[in-house]
Amino acid sequence: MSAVALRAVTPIRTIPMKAQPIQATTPEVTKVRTQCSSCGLRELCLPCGLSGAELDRLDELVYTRRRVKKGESLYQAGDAFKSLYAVRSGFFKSCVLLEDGRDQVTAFHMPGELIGMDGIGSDRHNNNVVALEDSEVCIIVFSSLERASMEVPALQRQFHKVMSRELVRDQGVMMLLGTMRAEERLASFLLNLSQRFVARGYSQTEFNLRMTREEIGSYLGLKLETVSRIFSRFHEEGLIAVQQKNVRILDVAALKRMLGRQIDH
Amino acid sequence: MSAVALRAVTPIRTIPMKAQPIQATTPEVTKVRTQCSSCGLRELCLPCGLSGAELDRLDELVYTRRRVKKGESLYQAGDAFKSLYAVRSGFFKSCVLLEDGRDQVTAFHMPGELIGMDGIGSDRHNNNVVALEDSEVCIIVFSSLERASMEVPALQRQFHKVMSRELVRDQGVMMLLGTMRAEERLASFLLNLSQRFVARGYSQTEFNLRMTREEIGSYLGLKLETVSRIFSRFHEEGLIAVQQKNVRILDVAALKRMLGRQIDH
DNA sequence: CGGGGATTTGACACATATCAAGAGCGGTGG
DNA sequence: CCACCGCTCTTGATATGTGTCAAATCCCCG
Repeated sequence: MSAVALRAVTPIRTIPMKAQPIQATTPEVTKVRTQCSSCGLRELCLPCGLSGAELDRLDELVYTRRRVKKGESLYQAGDAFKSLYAVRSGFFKSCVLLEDGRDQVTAFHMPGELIGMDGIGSDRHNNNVVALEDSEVCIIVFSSLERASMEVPALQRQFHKVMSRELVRDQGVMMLLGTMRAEERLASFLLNLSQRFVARGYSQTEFNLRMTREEIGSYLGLKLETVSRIFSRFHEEGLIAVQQKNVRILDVAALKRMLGRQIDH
Repeated sequence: MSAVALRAVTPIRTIPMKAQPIQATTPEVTKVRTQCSSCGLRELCLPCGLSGAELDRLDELVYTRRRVKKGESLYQAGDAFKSLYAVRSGFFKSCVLLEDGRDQVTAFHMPGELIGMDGIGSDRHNNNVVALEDSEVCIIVFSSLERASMEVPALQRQFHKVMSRELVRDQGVMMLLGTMRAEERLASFLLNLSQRFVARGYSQTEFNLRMTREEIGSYLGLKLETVSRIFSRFHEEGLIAVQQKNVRILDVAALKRMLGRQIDH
C-alpha cells in the first residue's frame, strides 16, 4: 500500500513518444494514480457494485495505464499473460488466427470492458487484441487482483460475474453464427452496438463504426461484400441511414423484429 | 465446517425413485461423501493441481450428487443459479433457445467438465443443459466455492483457469462457425471428441456418439442432412468408419490436414 | 415383432461467396 | 491548397455450398 502511495505521490509519466519502435516489450505505460472510485466508467467496469472501502482496495490495484495507438496490438497470441486490461478510452478488436492464415474477429471492446481473460487458463494469451483507434487501458496485474479478491468478497464476485457474462455473450455469438441469416446477424450487431453505446451515455441511434466492413464481416461470419450489400438494403428499406462509417438507426423496432420471428417464410 | 462434517457422518440418501414427477424443483439428490481426493476424474476436474490440505478443503465442499436421466434437464434457462455441476458420469448438451423457437447446441459436456458458469453473471441460468444419457453430477454450491477459494489460493486459481479455458473454447467454436466449411467443421468436431476421450482413458480412435445428427448439426451450424452426407463422404474416402452412432477414426492425419491448410483451391 | 424416430440419399432451391470493376474518401506530399 | 494514391466501400454478374423437401431404409425400444 505504501508502494502504491509512493507511486501516487511521484507519478512517472513516460513521454508520449513514438521513439522506441523496436522495444515492443516496453510499451508506453503511464504510472499515475488512476481512481476507479472517481472514474466515469465505474458502473460498467470492474468496480460496478463496489462501495467505500472495497473501492479503495481496488484503487490500490489499478495504478498504471497504457496507451495503444490505432492499429497497434495490446497483446498477441503467445504473449505471456500477466495482466487484465480495462478499456479506458478507445476501441479494440480481438482476433483469433488459424494456422492457414484465416483469422476471425471474436469481439469488439468498448470503454469499461475487460480484456485479457483468455490468458488465465494457459498463462499465455490466446488471441490478438488490436486498437481500432487511439486508445487507453488500465492495467490490472492479475496476481494482485486474485490477492485482493481474497480479501474483498464483493470484488471476487464482481470479477466472476464479468467472466460469466463473457461466457453468455459468447453463446450469443455462437447462436448468431450458427443459426442466423446475414440480415439477422447485421441487425443483431447494430442493436448490440446501439445498446452498448447507450450504456455509455452516447446516442442510441447514431454512432460511428470504428471497424471496417471486412472486420464486421469477420465477426459475423460473412464476407465484406455481403455486409456492404445488407447495409445498402437496410438503407433502401429505411431502417438505417449509412454513410461510410456513420450509422443512424431509423427504425429500431423493425430491426428488433428481424430477430424475434423470421423463419416463417 | 462442523455442519459439513455432520453431513459426512450422517449421510442422507434419498431413495432413487421416480416418485414425484411433479416436483421438478426437488430433483433426485444423493447426499454421500464424495471424495474429490480419490475421484478418478480429479486431474480433469476442479481439483486439478490441488494437493493435500487444499484437496481436503474441496472435499468439504462437494458432498452431494445428482442423477439426471437421459433426456432430463439438469437446469433450464431462467432457473435460479445456485450451484455449479461437475459431470461425474454420462454426457450432457447445453442449448440456447431463441424466442422464435430456434435453438442451438452450444456445448457437449463429458465427465470431469464443469457446467453452470453461465449463471454467475445474472444469478439465473441462461441456457438449458440436458443429459444425453443417464448421468450423474457433483453439486458445488457456488457461494461455498467462493468462500473456499478465498482461503485456498490454488483453488481460486484453478477455478479461474477453468472459466478462462471455457472462454478460449468458445472462441474456437466461433472460429469454426465463422470461417470453416462443413467438412472442416465435422473434422474439427471428431478430432475434438477424440482428444477428450483420450484424456479420459478411452480409445482415441473409436467411440460412440451420444448425440443425434441433428444435435451435431446444431452445434456445428449445419443441417442434419449435411452432417449425414459428410459422414458418408468421410466414410467413402476411408477417413472414418461410421455405423450409426459408432465412429472409428481410420486416418487421424487426414482429418487434421483438413484443418491446417484448405482454402488453396 | 411392430412402430416410430433417426438416418441416409436424391433432386432442386437459394443464400451467400467469389470475381470483377468502378466510385468514394482520407491522408500525404508537393 | 490541391492533386494524387491507396484503401475502403459499393455494386453487378456468376458460382457454389449448404439448405430444403421428399422418400426410403434402418434400427432401437417397447
